[in-house]
Amino acid sequence: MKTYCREISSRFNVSRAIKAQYILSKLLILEALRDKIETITGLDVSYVRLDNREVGLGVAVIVEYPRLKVMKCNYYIREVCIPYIPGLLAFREMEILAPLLSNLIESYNIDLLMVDGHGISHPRGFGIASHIGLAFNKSSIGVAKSKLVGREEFIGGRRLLVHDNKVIGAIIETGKGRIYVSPGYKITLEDAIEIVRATIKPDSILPEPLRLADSISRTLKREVSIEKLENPMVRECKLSTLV
DNA sequence: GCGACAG
DNA sequence: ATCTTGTCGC
Repeated sequence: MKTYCREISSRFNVSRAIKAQYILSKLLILEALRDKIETITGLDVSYVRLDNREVGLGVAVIVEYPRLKVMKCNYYIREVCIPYIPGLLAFREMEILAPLLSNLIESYNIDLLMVDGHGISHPRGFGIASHIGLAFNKSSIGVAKSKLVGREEFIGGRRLLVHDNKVIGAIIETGKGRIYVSPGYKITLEDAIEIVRATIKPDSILPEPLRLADSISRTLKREVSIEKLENPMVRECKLSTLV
């Protein structure tokens, strides 16, 4: 399958993708969580070059909440066809994350998704966390390591991200640095902040579900081969000394 | 025209 | 995100 990307990349249209985000953002629901959260699923994608192809390695880690114990870990390897364009990250990473999540939802109860990237703190209010949450009808939180849009304001002793006269996210600072938290779908900023805070271990900068997904995806890059690339399928992480 | 710009 | 040398700090 050397020509896998030819049709996909030629069909991708930037202006149409942007229009889609405007339309889809109107479908977002940002309400308080209805049920108690028992698991959080962290999603992250890392990349590696192989055979002159750009390969994405996505990891989904289901973590018990609030115990933060790993319940399940799956990964998926696939060539990525869409380039990274600021504001359109979701179209690139969904090539990897959609198959991964579809498979996981079949056998596990997914209460909440934690995604590496922004939720509504996005130029069109529709970052990757919102995109995935809406697509799979799951509550989701966006956690980014750097800012995409908005200005920082100090309100009530908290660092908030404001854009178009609206609070779109918050900045959480730890001893090691800062992260940008924003609601993705079916959650409020307040709940998102509370959950992210509750999942950051003392010396970490990232909440556990994402720290694990990030670490595991980096480690698993060593396992990427032509064999696995030519046979895309959801695989189980062998979490021995992986974390 | 210039700066900003998730991963 | 990844590439990539030296350098700073614990």
